[in-house]
Amino acid sequence: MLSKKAKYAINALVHLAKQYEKGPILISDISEQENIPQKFLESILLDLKNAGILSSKKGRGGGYYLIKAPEEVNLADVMRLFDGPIAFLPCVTYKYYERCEECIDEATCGIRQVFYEVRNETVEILKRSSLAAIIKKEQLLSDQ
Amino acid sequence: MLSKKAKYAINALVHLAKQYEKGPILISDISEQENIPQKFLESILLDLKNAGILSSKKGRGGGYYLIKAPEEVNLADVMRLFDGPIAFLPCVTYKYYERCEECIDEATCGIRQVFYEVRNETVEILKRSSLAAIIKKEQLLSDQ
DNA sequence: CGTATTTAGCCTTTTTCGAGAGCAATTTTC
DNA sequence: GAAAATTGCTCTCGAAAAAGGCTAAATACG
Repeated sequence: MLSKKAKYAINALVHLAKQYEKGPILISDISEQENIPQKFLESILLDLKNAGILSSKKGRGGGYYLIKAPEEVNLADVMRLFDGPIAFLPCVTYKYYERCEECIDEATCGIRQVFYEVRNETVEILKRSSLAAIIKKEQLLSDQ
Repeated sequence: MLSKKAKYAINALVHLAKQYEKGPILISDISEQENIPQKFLESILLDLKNAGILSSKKGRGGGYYLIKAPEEVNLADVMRLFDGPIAFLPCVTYKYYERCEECIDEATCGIRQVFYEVRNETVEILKRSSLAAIIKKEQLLSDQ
């Protein structure tokens, strides 16, 4: 399962993407409207800022805002930022590869093969799920 | 990522499946050959026994053995046993459904749609990955 | 300049995971 | 029936996740 951090991050990002280029949004607004504990949200937004996805402004009229285009932020990146690898096993991860300590022969490991396939399918779906794509899906759903 | 418990469980099950119907196997043998901490493995095997997948015999000549056919034990079931839901969000799980507390409208949630698709693909792959299927894959790999 | 607003950083608490120690219970064998 | 072999059970410990509290720093506005 996703960590709360990652889940909240995605919700906050979608929220900000809906108001892209409309100026800074208050943490407290996001917290209230998305039902995210405020203190927790603060550290999440800070992480997203340090990752170069958001920027912030202090003082009156301040808040957080998206600096990447909603088309360019996808769920795979956000999940990796907060929860690390997406794959189920370290030996099939893309950016965090590590041998399974207990593994005897990676080359002939049938378990690895299965999870390699799972990872590929998963990452493919997540990569094409940008903030823009998610917002589009929501519009389609509410137009029905 | 999989918990160590689930990963070790899968390795132990594949080990036992390779010796299906050849009598009880010692915990210590599995522990050594699969590089799994023995005490940890003990509790894992016990869980698998309580789940009706393994059975055990005490005393000399004792150990653990598979009571389900290797074709009938798949990775989705084992993962759910140890790590709970396979899906990334509680609102798209099959057997453990729960509303996301912070969610505003599940019916129009674009995030949910994405993770619903991921779950479906993932579970499909894991369901068809039985112990027998994994062993077959390993044989194909080592015959190359 | 000073005050209100808002983000930034640090410290504490509670729960769960990974691992191991030690002892108890059960079965076989002699 | 005693001893050896093996599984079964209960604690404990450290690290990480999920919060929440409190104070500092920066900025805007009158």
